[in-house]
Amino acid sequence: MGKGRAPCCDKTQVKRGPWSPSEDLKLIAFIRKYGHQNWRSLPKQAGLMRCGKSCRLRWINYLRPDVKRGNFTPEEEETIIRLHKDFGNKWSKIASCLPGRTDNEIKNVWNTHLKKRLDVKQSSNPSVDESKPESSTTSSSSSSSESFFLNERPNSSKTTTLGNEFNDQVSQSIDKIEQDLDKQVSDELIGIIEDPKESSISSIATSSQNIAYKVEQQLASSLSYPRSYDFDGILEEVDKPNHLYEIPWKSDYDFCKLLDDDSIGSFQSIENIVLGEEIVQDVKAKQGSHDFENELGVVGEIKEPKEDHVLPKNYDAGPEIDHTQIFDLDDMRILEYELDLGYIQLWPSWS
DNA sequence: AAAAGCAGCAACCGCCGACTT
DNA sequence: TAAGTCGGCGGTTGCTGCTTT
Repeated sequence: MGKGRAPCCDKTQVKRGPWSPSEDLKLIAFIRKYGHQNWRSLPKQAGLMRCGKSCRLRWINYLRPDVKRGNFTPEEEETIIRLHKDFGNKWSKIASCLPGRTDNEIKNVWNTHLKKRLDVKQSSNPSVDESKPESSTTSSSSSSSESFFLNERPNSSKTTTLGNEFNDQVSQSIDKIEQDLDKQVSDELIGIIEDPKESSISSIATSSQNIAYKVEQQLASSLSYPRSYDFDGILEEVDKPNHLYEIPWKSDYDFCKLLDDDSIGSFQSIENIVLGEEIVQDVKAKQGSHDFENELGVVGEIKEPKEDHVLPKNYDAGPEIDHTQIFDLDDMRILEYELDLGYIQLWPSWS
């Protein structure tokens, strides 16, 4: 087989299959705070046992706030059919003409609905206008794990049952995870710096998971779901200690390099070191442009996408960054944001 | 009520091109 | 210029829930 391309990750070391609410929370919390400069290293830094590609896919297709969920309108279907005539299976190109829709979603709709519909029409009446869609019955709603964020507020009773209290609690839970992770990571790092031989990065991951577990237990106990939500089961699935990512101390070059760096003596935030330069770059970029806030809809008004412009698949990294500056995390902290979770949709196990 | 078949869709896989070293 | 890395893309798979028998 020759050299070939190295796999993007060790398949035996990563979790696969549907994403759990716990993982979604971690990914959202991490990206909300640090952005996603490097997908490959993101899961490790976020404490997720997932392939970077998997994280990217999950974020782009389901978790990012500008993803539009729900049924395709007849107009959207008509657009897809028309564009497919022009572009063929260039799903990303088609998606760029449908704000909020992802290539994966469009691909699925085409394969499951539109293609068949056109086949039927063509076989029954070859002269019929192909571009005229039938009444929209297609749905992009998930059958397994639901989107965490929805642009359209569903008016289903199960959502309104929980109301603002639910939203507040979920938002608070995410904040709590972030705060606890910050504190725990800082404590661990101080321990590592003081006595490197006795610690390892993996211990941080362990601690992070323990914290996330506790926080989610709080979430589970504090929320009054219509029916009990099996947090234990989900966490057991996600946070199996036996499957912890074991990161060899010497293998994390960036981390060691940072520790060796002179800046260690004057660092202003432990998080700088843990997360590495790439994260700092991203955060500063986001800070400078406010794109991140807009992207996540946490500060101010959300910019409406232009008619012919879809939010980019690859987010703008923002302006040039002066890497020589010492990063101060406090500068970028989102002040008193209020994540509007009114459009939150429940996972099936919650409903 | 149970089994089989089907439909929908989330997620994975592997290739490709751009970029970096 | 070659080799390596990474993000992005499109094809495909397999799980889940619904419908039919």
